[in-house]
Parts: sequence; C-alpha cells; structure tokens
Amino acid sequence: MKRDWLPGKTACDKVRPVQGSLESRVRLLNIKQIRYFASAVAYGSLTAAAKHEYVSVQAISKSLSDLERELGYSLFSRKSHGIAPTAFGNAFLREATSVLKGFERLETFATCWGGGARISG
Amino acid sequence: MKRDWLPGKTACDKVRPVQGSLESRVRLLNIKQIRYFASAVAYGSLTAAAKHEYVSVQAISKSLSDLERELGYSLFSRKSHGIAPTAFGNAFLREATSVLKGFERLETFATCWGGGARISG
DNA sequence: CCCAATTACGAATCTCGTAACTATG
DNA sequence: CATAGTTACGAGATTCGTAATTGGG
Repeated sequence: MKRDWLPGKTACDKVRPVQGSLESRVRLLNIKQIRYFASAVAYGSLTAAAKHEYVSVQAISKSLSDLERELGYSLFSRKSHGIAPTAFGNAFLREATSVLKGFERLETFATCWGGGARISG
Repeated sequence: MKRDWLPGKTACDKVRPVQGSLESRVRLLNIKQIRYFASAVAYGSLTAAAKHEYVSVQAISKSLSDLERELGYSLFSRKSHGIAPTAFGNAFLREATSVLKGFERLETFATCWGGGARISG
C-alpha cells in the first residue's frame, strides 16, 4: 500500500508512470482493506479482527492506516480498549458491506458452478 | 498471484502457513483480476483490454490465466483474433459486473464525501 | 503493568514490463 | 509477415510478521 501519490477529487482521475515506460491509472481501495475494515468494526478492535482474519495486528493496523490516508478521512477513533467508527466510517461501512457481500457471492458462485469446462490438473 | 495451493470445494475453506508461524485463510479472487476479465470481455481481446487498463498484454494474460486456474474453469476461449467467453465466463461476468459496480460506488462515495473529519496533509 | 495500537524494518510475496516464443491466417 | 496470446525471468512494489515503542487505564 506504499503509494507516492494522493487520491484526487474524483476516483481514477490520475495517471502515473510505472515500471518502465507505461503508465497506470491510480486506483483507490482493494478488497483486503475493505475486509479488514469491516472486520475491525464488527469485532470492535484491531486485535480481534486480526485473529478472525488470520493475520497480525500490525498488518491490520498498517492496512487501515493506509486506507484512511488514501481516502483522506478517518474511519474510526482509537479508544483505550478498541475502536469506534466515525460518521464517515459508518457510512463507508454500509457501502463496503454490500461490496463484500457481492464478492462472497462471486466466490460462492464460482465454487458451486457445475456447468462444465472444469480444468483438469 | 503466485499461489502454491488450489481452491477447495467451497470458498475460504483452507488454511496455509505463511511468513513465519502464522497461518492464512485461502482466498479466491481479487478486484484486479475481475476488472481485467470484465475489460477483456468488453473489448473482445486481451490486447484491447491491456490498452484500456494501462498495463501490458502480458500482465492481463498472466492475471487471467491465474484466475482461471484458481477458479478451476476456463473463462473464455482464445480465438485467432481475440477471445470469446465460455458459458461459465458469461455467468461469471454477470456476477462480476455487479461487484465492480459496487466497487465504483464505494470509490465515488469516498471521494464525494464532505461530512467532515478530512485528514490534513 | 496490561492491553491496544503504531512504527520500523526486513523477508516473503506479488505484480508487471521486457524479451522471446507459439499459433493462426 | 502481421496479429493475438503465452511463457520466462527479473526488477520494483506490496504485504505482513517480528521486535520495539507509545499511550491510556
């Protein structure tokens, strides 16, 4: 999540050079950040989220800090014993949840498909 | 997308050791693969998709090959002048499109939010 | 001191471009 | 030969775990 640019006013409105001569559209968000965030809110702390996501607290902390920096808004306030989402965090969570649901549907769909063409090996 | 395991019968049903002593749940899919796939179908070839996604054809080809391997199904057939989605590919695309829409909504939402708490710097 | 989170740093992993190659027409 | 895609390889970018540190209770 180490990025040398900041998000613009609208999503996907920037281009940067990358690895040689090509360029790349800037993108916000990735599914892992969204998942970590939803988990953190659901379980009330980064520590609890880390357990459920099978990663270290540090990974969650870093990922979510990056997410906040990229979005430009604070997603939750850090309390002594866990976290509490901000107004933005709550609003973001609602949208995020539907994205995660869609992702799960897609995974389920793919693993349950029996229509043929399965690759062998 | 280099993974040493294969997807199981249901999504997220496997655990593997990773980087030290922790373990990690296996996950299918990432947003980039889905975006590349949708683009490839929309534009009819990997080459065209690569242009629109600002990456090389090789990156698209690799990403989608990995996706097919992970899913266990072929997503499209390679023709002399482009590609054509399989039955599975078409079905997958329908679900994938709604996920991508959700993602875009989330990006738009985040960049258009004006409720406060914006991080300075 | 305990607990939750963050920062620092390095190793493992992943992404993707260049180059070389295969296949179809 | 021209076009579309694939494979191989390595450089650069990202992820994440361990260790050390900070801050509230």
